[in-house]
Amino acid sequence: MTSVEEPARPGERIRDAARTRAEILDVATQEFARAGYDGARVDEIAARTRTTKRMIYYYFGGKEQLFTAVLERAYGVIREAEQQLDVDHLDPVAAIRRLAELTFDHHEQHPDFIRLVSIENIHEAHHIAGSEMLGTIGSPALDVIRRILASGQESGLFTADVDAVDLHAMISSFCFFRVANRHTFGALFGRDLLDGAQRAHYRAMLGDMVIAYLTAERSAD
Amino acid sequence: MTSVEEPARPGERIRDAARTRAEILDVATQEFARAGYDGARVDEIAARTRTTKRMIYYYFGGKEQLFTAVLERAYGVIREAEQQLDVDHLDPVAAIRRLAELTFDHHEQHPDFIRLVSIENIHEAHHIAGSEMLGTIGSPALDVIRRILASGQESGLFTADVDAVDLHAMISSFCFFRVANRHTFGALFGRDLLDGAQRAHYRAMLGDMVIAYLTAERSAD
DNA sequence: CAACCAATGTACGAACTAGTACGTTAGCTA
DNA sequence: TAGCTAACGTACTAGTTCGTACATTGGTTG
Repeated sequence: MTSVEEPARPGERIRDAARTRAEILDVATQEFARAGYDGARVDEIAARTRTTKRMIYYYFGGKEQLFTAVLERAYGVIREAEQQLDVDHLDPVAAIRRLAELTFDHHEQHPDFIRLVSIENIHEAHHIAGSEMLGTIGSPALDVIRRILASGQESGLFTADVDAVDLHAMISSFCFFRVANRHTFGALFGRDLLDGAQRAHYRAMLGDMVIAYLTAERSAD
Repeated sequence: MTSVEEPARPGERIRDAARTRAEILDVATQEFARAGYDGARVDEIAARTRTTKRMIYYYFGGKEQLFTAVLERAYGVIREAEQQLDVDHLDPVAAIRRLAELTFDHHEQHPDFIRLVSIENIHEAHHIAGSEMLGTIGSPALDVIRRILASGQESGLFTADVDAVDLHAMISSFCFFRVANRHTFGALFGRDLLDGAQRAHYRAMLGDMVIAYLTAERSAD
């Protein structure tokens, strides 16, 4: 999520709209993820860029629109990552497990994104609802799941009555919870869900869970 | 979570420390859950009680301690509900399913609690860490899971290599995600996870998932 | 019933914070 | 190279927000 970090070579061009804008977005992402929407300080964001608060209003209009822009970029990153998914050469069971693992990895690698999603939910997805881009972004992962699911159900391997959206929710639940609730869970149960030594364990647990659910023997219904 | 609502019978005693304190807690719970820690307004909380802001500082000391008190009470409610759990008369499979369903119901019935947990995680469980009560609250549900798990594993019904804390995380993940991420999920995928018509479907899905995971046939390892 | 203190209310202040009015400059273009 | 505009900086303000100093009263107890 860090897209800008040129060491400010002196003497070089001082004006660079694209870079200024991107730098504001980078810092704003950190600040909003750190403190929530209301906890984030516009002055603090400005102070941590090479430009001034004036530029935030110049480029984004206000705090609210800045947060929306942060969300849009964060979801854009996810979308790009999902477009890299390539599991079509695997059999359905292996493909689902691989997809689950990649989802697991991606959540772990983007805690700031998880925090932004939590924050946006506190605000009842108000900013997403007001964003043209986010309303119609779609989800490449969903298409992948749809294909695997169709293939697995057709062959009789998958017995579960789920569609792609539900399965996506199931996989995301586990990955999201592990990152989002790390702190309260750790404080209450004395177990760090992000402990590196347990990583493989939880990763396998997720895969086992999803496969077991999809392939379980079911009584006629 | 509404523990106070006497219709303020005029002429009756005006001073009631316990009621004033409880009323502040009720309103504060709503306000913090509504807007997050920084979004919540002390003046707003005061305005919605029958007392004044002065009393918030008199009883709780400050906004930070008020939020901690709100969390302590919210977790206390959960703890009490968990103590009502009674599934010991069921066989392990039925017991786990029942436990999952009760967890599902409880999450659905307490969205404010879910929001508070999300908010507390944004603040990295800072308030829980600073609370004597919350550090040592324990979890009755965990004991129940431990018993069921031991019984199921002993009889060979359960093949999965999990302990109670992990299983609790698995069950909670699904329940928590459904409530916490309702808004972004709905906005992005056009599906309301709390839609009443889908409730039974998701409730069964959770039970199926957990049972399938616990009882799946496993290759030797 | 006097005295005392817990409980409550009023009014205010100091600090913060989003946002803006106004002025300046870099660098492109005619 | 003159001029124009996008890009940028400074300084300020209006409104908010947590917190408190000070005054008051109800009820309980010796």
